[in-house]
Amino acid sequence: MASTLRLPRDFYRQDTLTLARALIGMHLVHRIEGVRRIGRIVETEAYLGPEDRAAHSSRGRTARTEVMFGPPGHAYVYLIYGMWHCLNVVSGAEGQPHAVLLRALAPVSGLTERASGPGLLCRALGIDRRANGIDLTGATLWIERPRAPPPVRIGRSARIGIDYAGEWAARPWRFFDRDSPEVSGRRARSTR
DNA sequence: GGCACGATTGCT
DNA sequence: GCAATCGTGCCT
Repeated sequence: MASTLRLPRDFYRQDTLTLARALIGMHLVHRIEGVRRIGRIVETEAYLGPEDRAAHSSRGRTARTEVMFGPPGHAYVYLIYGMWHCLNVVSGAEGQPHAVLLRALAPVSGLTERASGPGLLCRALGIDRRANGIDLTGATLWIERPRAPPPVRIGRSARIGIDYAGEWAARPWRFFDRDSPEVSGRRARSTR
């Protein structure tokens, strides 16, 4: 039953901005030793490398970004500031290094810590670099559509923490649930 | 081999 | 405003 809800590979082949928006409201699930930790995705950001200067893949293929260049529907996890992990969903066709950063979750079940912000999200779900490259259509880490998804009011804004990216920094490629208190930052929840 | 810095967070 | 903390990418 639950498996029928799991997002299939084709879902991740969608246009990346469409995907980033569509992921709002979906459930992220991490199974650790048989126990599921589940959160509702309330904030995402799209990274459209290699053109997008804010994307890690804008500097070309490297050991770290290798996963981004692979097929969609895999996890790209990296360490930031020496202490936090960030989880991305690889999107775009193979060879097109796009990804969607998952920035915040509202608790659904099995969570004992806040998951508001990309670093906290990974800590709350128990995700670290060992999850890099995991196939999201597998049985360890995946995203599923809730059985009765409530309507969602989607907001958009510029992405956070990428002021160095020049003109790309202004692109409204951050998506969030306007009614969720779990959305990270004190940033204005611009409508649209 | 060395070094500057980051898709963050929380405390001062 | 800034420290914490370390892998990565780029330079010497």
